[in-house]
Amino acid sequence: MTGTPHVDTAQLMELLSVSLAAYYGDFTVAAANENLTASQGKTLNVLRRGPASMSALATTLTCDASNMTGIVDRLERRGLVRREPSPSDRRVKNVILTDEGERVIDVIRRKMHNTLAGLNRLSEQEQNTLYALLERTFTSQPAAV
Amino acid sequence: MTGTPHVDTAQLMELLSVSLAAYYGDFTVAAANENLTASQGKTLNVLRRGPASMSALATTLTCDASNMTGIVDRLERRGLVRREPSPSDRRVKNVILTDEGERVIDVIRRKMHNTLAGLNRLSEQEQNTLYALLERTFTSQPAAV
DNA sequence: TATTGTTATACTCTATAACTATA
DNA sequence: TATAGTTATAGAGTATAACAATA
Repeated sequence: MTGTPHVDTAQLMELLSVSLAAYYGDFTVAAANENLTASQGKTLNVLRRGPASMSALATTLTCDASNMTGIVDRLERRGLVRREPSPSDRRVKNVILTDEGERVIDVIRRKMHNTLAGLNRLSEQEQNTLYALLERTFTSQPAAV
Repeated sequence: MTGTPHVDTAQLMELLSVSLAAYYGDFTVAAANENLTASQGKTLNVLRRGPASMSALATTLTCDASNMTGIVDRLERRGLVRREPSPSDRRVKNVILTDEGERVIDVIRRKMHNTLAGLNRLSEQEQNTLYALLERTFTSQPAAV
């Protein structure tokens, strides 16, 4: 490091773009190792937090509701999720992670954890700093830490 | 802010995931506004730096070479890029951004610049810090700043 | 022999529109 | 009327395998 580094927004954009590609690529590979597409992996990841209706899944994954039918169909065919009729609204189907689905997404998340080896090169204080900066950059409503 | 925040790697992973998803979503929308898919937008963005062969493009976009044929076909049909035979290797075709292609990718990049409004809330020093941390996290060979 | 780019094929993702069964 | 989920459809991305032209 020689003197004070100067970073303009364009450089930061470039690095964010590269970081995104690296992170997304790692996730895609981790999912592919379990014979899943990235969309299928994302769906399982969302369902880790609990059951969700088809339309809620579509909203979270920012895709049209009609897409979820096929994605959930394939996950269900592999026994990773199951559909269950909502007790309160007979139009709604809730999607639930099966034990096998839970096992598979845990494997993917464990790999992602390992893949982000760079995080281990950051001290705890640096991790706190990175978290705070990303939060201010990308989160409109700051969450409690 | 109450006391010292504590962030574990899992939380940091989550925030990185959300932040990069936001960035990727913004890029996809910006590209869609120009009637381009994300892959087409990424291709134009790569070509900003200069001509590239089909195989070099495939490597940079981490997809199979056979995919590039279709992507470049559609960009060429819209007059955003053109293929040119390499003077040194008759097997190679170099892909070059047209003036119109340059105009379109500039529009997209300008929108991304505006969209990253959160960056304006960071001081110059904070932007430098964010850059350095992302670089250490995602780049194996640190580039000079 | 190896590499570059293309074609053919099959699967997945994606949005739009139309449909049904509920609400 | 509006909403939840599905189906049909068409366009795009993706990997694999096979091919012609060139190195």
